[in-house]
Amino acid sequence: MTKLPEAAIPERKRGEGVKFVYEILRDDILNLVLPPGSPIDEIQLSERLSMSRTPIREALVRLAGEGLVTTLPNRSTVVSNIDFLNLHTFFDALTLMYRVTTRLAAEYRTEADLAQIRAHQAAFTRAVEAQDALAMIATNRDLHAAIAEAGRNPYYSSLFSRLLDEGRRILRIYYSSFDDRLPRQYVDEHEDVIAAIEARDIDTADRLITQHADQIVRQIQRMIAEDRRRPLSL
Amino acid sequence: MTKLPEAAIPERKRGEGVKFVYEILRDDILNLVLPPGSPIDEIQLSERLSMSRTPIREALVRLAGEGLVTTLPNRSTVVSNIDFLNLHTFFDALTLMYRVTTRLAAEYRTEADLAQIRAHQAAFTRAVEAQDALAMIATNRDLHAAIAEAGRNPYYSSLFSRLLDEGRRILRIYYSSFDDRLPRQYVDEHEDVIAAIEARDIDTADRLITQHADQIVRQIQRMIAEDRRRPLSL
DNA sequence: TGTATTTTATTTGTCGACAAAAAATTCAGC
DNA sequence: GCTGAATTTTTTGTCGACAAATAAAATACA
Repeated sequence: MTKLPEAAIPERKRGEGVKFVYEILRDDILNLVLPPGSPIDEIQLSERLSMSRTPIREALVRLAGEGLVTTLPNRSTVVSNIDFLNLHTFFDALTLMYRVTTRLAAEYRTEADLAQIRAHQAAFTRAVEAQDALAMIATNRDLHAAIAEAGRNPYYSSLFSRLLDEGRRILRIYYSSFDDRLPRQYVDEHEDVIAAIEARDIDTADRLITQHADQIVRQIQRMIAEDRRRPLSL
Repeated sequence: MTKLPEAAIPERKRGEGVKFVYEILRDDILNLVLPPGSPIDEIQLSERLSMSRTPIREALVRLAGEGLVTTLPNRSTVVSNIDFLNLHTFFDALTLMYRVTTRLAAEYRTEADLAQIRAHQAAFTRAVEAQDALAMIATNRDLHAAIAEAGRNPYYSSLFSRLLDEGRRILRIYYSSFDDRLPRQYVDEHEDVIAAIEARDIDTADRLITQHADQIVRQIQRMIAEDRRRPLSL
């Protein structure tokens, strides 16, 4: 919040103001630079980014539509809370979308899709080797988003992206407790899934991604269970 | 577009401006009063609703987030096209969401949920008896949205609502070709599904709603096939 | 007459300002 | 010293205006 030294005010063209502030806020929210519950002050933002409140408000409307911020009428907008009490709905939807998008990817993937997917998997592998937890979270998200894109169903892709973003926030809370074993296992699991997608083997891809999804859900649940402070609804 | 006689300018409180214009535009889009491709003129709207462009733009950003309008940079916003070339992705997602939400409803429904669902089913029945195709489309949507609410998974509900809205636009195109047989059949199918939800019989509810969804998909496909002008991507 | 180029007009994206609400503060009364 | 009402301050929602960008019209030229 109080990082004035970043006086990097890149010359923005007309029409990119909303996108600019949208991406900054989105990144800050997903990386928990703005933790859940943080109030977002329009005036403060407009001063920091040296732009008027209008584009900032439009970016906030967009973020509200994606569920990342919550607008209280006539009161401040805040970063949306993570609903720990209803995490099972999140896990349920996440697992289903993992499966559906991967099945479709195995059915419809092109060579170009595979190249994209492999590039993201390579980035994920590098992040694991560098033990960079933040990069792991981000590249893992990008990999699965790329697989979803190969499935070519925008309805699924958009919901899945939203779920992956929410997962990014949740993982980010516990990223300190990553041990070294799990990420390397994920690399291998990814490789197997990608191989099945390449072979257009829908059922195998489904079976593997289901295991992968269950694995991730269990990991998050374990992280929450082991967490001393156990946030209730934050 | 050119309906000036509606000079009903209801006294709006501060903070309801965006909601007001959002709901008007949404209704007009879903009822095809604003057909796909229609340009949305901010100034014209601001004069018609006698408000400034700011709340109108925020409503447009919200609609763009839901995919109902498309904003061309530095050019006019238009009502989103219906992608007839990729309808299968729509049918796929629609069928899956029908199933998932109905299964969850059978699992988690409360008595209050059932009352809500029954009320919507009654409204749908009335619309069928009155042979009011527009009301059928709207009440059918509300019924399934209510079932989804009973499933208590906001991720599914929001995607399903979006799909039901898109279906409303598609059905609205062909509503003239409704024959009398299908709607009455839908009433009975709804009754059976509701009974299964009440009995908490997940598998039966799933089986019935799958049939119901397939039925609807086939009806839309038949309507499109029989349509002489066969819109390509409109 | 048809095409390319300049000029005009329309429309969007952004700005600064103002008034209504809410929150924070001050003050009065006990 | 504490509670509650009145006042001030802050923040939001909306407005009208202006400049960049685009579309439309007018003009020049072949």
